[in-house]
Amino acid sequence: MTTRNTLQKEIIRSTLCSLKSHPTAPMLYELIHEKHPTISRSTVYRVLGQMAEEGEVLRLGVAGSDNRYDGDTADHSHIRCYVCDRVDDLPAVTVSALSDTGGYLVENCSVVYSGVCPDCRSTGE
Amino acid sequence: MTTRNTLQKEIIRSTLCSLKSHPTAPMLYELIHEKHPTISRSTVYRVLGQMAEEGEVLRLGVAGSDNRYDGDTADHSHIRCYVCDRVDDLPAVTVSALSDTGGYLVENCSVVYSGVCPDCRSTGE
DNA sequence: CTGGGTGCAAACTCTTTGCATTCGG
DNA sequence: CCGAATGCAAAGAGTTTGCACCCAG
Repeated sequence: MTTRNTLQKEIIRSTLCSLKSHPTAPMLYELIHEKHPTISRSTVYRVLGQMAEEGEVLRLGVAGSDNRYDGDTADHSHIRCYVCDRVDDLPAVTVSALSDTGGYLVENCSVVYSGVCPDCRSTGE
Repeated sequence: MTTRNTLQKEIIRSTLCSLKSHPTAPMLYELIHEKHPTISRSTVYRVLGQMAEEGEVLRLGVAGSDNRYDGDTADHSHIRCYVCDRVDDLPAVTVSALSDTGGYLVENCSVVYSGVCPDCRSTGE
């Protein structure tokens, strides 16, 4: 199966990469839909899934929140605010090698911190 | 507000803790519902949320999957199979301290590996 | 041309909520 | 008793899918 380059894919890709944040699929859909009302929800989901599959974007797994996408595939960590649910980038941290992988073929490692963001701290956590 | 000890809570707690796996809420509901058909879905969700809040169980955030719960609150990491979506335990790993927390008050850190589990490897990954 | 991609709407799954009822302390 | 907790059903999110039409290669 050969994949095609469509205008929709390009719009979704560039919208995600231009963001510094880590939107959920619905957030991204809203953003895209404002500028390009013709792009449908299903296309956004389909393209995101496709790009995540191909490693072009990251699908973040963050406790207590929905799937978020990150256009930056470089190695870095994430931190999520308990209060406002925001997700920010953190520099990559080093993780000690596993002594026992339980028979798994390890391909990836993600580190997610949780805490209270600067904004919520000042608003009296 | 004083919390009460109800039979339902006890059943949910013990069911989760007796499992070696890391079920999603629907999975756990199914298990519980088989043995105790009178326990409702909302109670399972409410009790899980409550226990997670109180730190009695862990709510795992794993990329590409729904919320999973872990009855073991000891410090350890997790690994998820890309293929069958299974989540297993791994020994705790050490993570280097953050040089820059971006102003966050860091309270927690979770490490999730991804890969292919033994079963799926033998079934021709 | 051809079949991969899209848009739309309907379907599904997971989760939360309102409300009357129950029962733990 | 009193009000936290439950069960039920209905509502809300987020996500997937079937299908006819469209357009990139």
